Amino acid sequence: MEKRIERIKKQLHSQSYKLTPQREATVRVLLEHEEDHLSAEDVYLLVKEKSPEIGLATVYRTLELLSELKVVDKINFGDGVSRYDLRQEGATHFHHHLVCIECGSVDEIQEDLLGDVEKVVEKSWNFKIKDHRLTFHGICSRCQENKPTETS
Amino acid sequence: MEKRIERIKKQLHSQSYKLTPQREATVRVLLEHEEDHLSAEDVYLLVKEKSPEIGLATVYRTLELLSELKVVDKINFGDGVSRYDLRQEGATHFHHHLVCIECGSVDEIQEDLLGDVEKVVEKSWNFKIKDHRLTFHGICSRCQENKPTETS
DNA sequence: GGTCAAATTAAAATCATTACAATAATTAGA
DNA sequence: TCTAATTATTGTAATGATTTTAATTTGACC
Repeated sequence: MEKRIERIKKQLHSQSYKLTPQREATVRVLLEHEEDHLSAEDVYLLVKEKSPEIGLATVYRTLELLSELKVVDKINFGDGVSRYDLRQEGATHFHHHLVCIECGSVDEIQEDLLGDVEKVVEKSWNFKIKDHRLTFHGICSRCQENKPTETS
Repeated sequence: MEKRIERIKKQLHSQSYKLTPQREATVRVLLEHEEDHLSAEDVYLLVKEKSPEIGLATVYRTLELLSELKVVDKINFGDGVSRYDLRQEGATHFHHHLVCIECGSVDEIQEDLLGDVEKVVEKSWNFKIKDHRLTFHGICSRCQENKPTETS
């Protein structure tokens, strides 16, 4: 964990930003909740537990900054809020998501899956792909088990 | 066009909703701007030209309703607004988008592209896919032409 | 024509996010 | 070290999108 913070610090410095205490606290929360998909408000509340003096605006700005540096990805699942997701170190592409329409859970797919599709798109549409967002909506394995019969 | 309205009307009736004049005006605007990706506000302004007495809240409710009936798809490209996109009639899957990070244009891909990927996901993650969202961010062909040299 | 539920309206409320202005911390040079 | 200049932070106000409310209208059905 410290190693990753150290690397993020370097990344900030390389763009002449500083890892201030507030920013560090925010990054720590993200690292501790790597599995989740926190909204800005979620992050704010968690950071506040350790650093009660932080302001919501600072969290927003920090997340925005981390987003620009590609440390986190900003995603939107269609509920009204933006969520922030730590990027795997060294990941070249943004991972995908499985959103369950029953229970609302969000799982991640780290595998690429889109390599071939991207080649087709770049060639057929002459479109230079920089990033992508792929989300599947459906029923997760857990909900399928809980509801074997659909008859009302 | 009248045919499609007629079919949408039937679809509404089958769920015991009515195609009120306001709803019809809204659907007409969507049909006339099938290529675009209008926000609720955009739709509102366009409907207002023909039916000046309509309210913004009604447009929101109508779009929400059409979204539930799968007549339109609600999408979100990361700017602060939801956009509404008419579904191709008979389309089984949601089409994909190419968002240009230079000029902001949005092009559509009607081709499926994800058939194989979905099979893999359903099998490997035991996830029952109902819908998907796939958006590529990058440089569209038009912007690539306008900016052949990147050196500042 | 009367009744009832659904739909619409305008206005107000809500929610996420951003802008602002004042304050505090940090840095670079004298 | 001291001072000016820069950068970051804070709380709050403002903004903008969307939703709710409460009152009114519409339209199908008897």
